[in-house]
Amino acid sequence: MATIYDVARTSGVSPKTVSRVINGDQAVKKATRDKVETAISALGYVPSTAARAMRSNKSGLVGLITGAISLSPNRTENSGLPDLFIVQGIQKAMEASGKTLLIADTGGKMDRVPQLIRTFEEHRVEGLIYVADHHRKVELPSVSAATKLVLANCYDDRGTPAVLPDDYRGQFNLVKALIAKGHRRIAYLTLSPRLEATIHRKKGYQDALAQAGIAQAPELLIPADLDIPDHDAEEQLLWDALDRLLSLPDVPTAICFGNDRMAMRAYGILRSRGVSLPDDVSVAGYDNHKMITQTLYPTLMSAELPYAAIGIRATEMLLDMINGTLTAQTNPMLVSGPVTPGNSVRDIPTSITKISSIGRTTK
Amino acid sequence: MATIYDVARTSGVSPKTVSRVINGDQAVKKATRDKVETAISALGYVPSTAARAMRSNKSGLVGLITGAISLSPNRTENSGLPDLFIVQGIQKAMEASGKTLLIADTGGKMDRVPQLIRTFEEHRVEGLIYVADHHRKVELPSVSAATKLVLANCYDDRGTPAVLPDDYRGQFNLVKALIAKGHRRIAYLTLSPRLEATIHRKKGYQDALAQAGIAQAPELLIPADLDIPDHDAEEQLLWDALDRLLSLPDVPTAICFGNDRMAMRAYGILRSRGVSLPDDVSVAGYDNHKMITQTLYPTLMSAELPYAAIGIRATEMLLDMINGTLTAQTNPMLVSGPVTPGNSVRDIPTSITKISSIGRTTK
DNA sequence: ACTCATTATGACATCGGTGTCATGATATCG
DNA sequence: CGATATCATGACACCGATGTCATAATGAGT
Repeated sequence: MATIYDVARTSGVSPKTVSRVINGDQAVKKATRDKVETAISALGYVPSTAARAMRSNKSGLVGLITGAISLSPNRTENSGLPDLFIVQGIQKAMEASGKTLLIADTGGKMDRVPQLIRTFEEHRVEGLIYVADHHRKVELPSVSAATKLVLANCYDDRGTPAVLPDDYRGQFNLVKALIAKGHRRIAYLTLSPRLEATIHRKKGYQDALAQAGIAQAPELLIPADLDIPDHDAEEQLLWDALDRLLSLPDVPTAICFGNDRMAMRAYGILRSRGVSLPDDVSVAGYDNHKMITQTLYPTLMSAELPYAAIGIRATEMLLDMINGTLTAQTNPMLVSGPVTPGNSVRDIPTSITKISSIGRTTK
Repeated sequence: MATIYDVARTSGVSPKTVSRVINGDQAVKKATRDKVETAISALGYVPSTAARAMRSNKSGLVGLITGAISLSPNRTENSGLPDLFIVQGIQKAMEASGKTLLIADTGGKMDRVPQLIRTFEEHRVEGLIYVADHHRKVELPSVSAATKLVLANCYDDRGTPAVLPDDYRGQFNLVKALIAKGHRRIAYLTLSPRLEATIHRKKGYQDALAQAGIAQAPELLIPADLDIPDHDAEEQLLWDALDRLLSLPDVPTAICFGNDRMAMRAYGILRSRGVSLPDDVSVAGYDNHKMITQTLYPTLMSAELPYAAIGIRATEMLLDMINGTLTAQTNPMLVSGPVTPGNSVRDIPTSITKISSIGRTTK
């Protein structure tokens, strides 16, 4: 592989002048520049990042640790939104920065992380993003203080900068949207109550009801999923929870589910019991996993879990930390997504809207 | 970040001795080694790959160009097996080699490839793997002769080493398996005839029939998919093709489809016409996209498209090229996968098996 | 104790760029 | 035309690790 010295020799100038040409530095006489550029393309010269990194003490590398590559498509069937979307957001945001992204995949084994971090340190990455597959707390081995670290979709108790989905606002806005459509008796079949997401979303659900002056109904709030994959148990839990709701004297008009996949399974169960969607009961999911929300009939109302945005924000934050341009902000940073509409929720005319509909055409 | 000089100073030895300790070189007195190791952990010293790469003229890096990261989950709904599986195979195989994998994503834009290759050359990658999303011919910008290149799931006309799925054998074995189950009238609804895969699989289908002494029936071989995504047109094509088969005076007992997704769509169409699977007609797919084959009822018989294996073979080939241990072999290398069983194909007792069943219990 | 063979360690140069400073070549102006 | 400012270029050192060679420390054998 040709070096800057080869180019210098071929074009009859000093290496430093070649360096000036490739970097567009200072003034170089046109004739000289041409000679050098000719030599560069003749030799197919490409500068070495290793040498540059040594001299400048800057690698231009950013590390990414994830399990999304090795686990993603396999798990699509039995989990939430693929964390690969976060990786996509990171890639996209990093592209513009000129840094090179070094991706390391854990293969799902957390104990491989120290090894991966070590490799990153050997490459002198300027920063590091750790991506978790769902909103949770993590405990990462410490990285050298010089290496900036940002957590995406997770956080720790050491105050490491983190970017998280705003589960509270997501569920809050979703329930608020249901209330706006006239629903007042709204059930919520949650994911495992041990999940961070569930804790925050539950609060969002409760606050949205409270804000609308709707009393809490404990019988409408049921955990109906596990945090470990067990197809049969999941199916039973969901069936049981739906059965309890449908057996109530006052059946809810709308049911929120922990995620889109749960809602999808519920479609099947509800239909097998002769419940018509959305006429008999309205349904909402969470995640806005388009493969589900847009494929189901009727299309599923949901709340966007903004994975791409989380990746982008995490990248921006990291780049700011690297450039020293980070403006003070609260940690963790919460990213919220919109409520995504769907035909799985029907409008319930309330007395007020009924009155107003006398004078106007209801849309 | 601490350097080898810092460690040397702290432990009172020369940098060269520190180098010996971290590399386990030659003999170093136990006492010295201990001093050095203490200093290393005290300082949190990690050797710099950049410096090593410069000195040794070996980067330890391998590049990977793909569109799988940015496009994968989005497209799962409307295409074949995700090429991310190839990336997974590559990652797994590369891990063991000690090389670091540099992943570059095209974002689906081929015109970004030269830029990515340039970045890889700046990093002095020792080799490069290009992964295509489906079996096809590609035209890559030339890389410097020193950089080894392997094509995965694609090939060119310059004799670049390539690893491809053995579409011929896959379809051949699948049809052979159908024949072994007693089918003799076997239809094949192919993907777009413009695809490489279709060309080879068609030949496999024809040869398997010929080998069993079954005459070709042109009316049973119908292209029924497009190579551009168009949901409505695809649906119409498939419906029409199935309609033609079912209207024949001699309806086929088994239908092979271009891939599992086509077969899945066919399940719906066939059932809507009152055709029972597999009693009225047997069905086979291609790809063994487990999310489909194992989820459908009845489970779908298929032929494995060995993406992970293609990734592994491509990696092995590249590493051999890098180490100079490549044994001569035909190019492209074809990787074949097994027929994967499913309940979508029924056994048809032939006269011969009928006779044999008199004396034995049929399994 | 003294040679000779190991063993243990260090000095130095090198890999490929680029910052610093110096110097040579042009241009500008009185 | 000569002095000075500006432009163009090069010499040299350095970033961090390590191969080469030299030298110092240790041990073995007589």
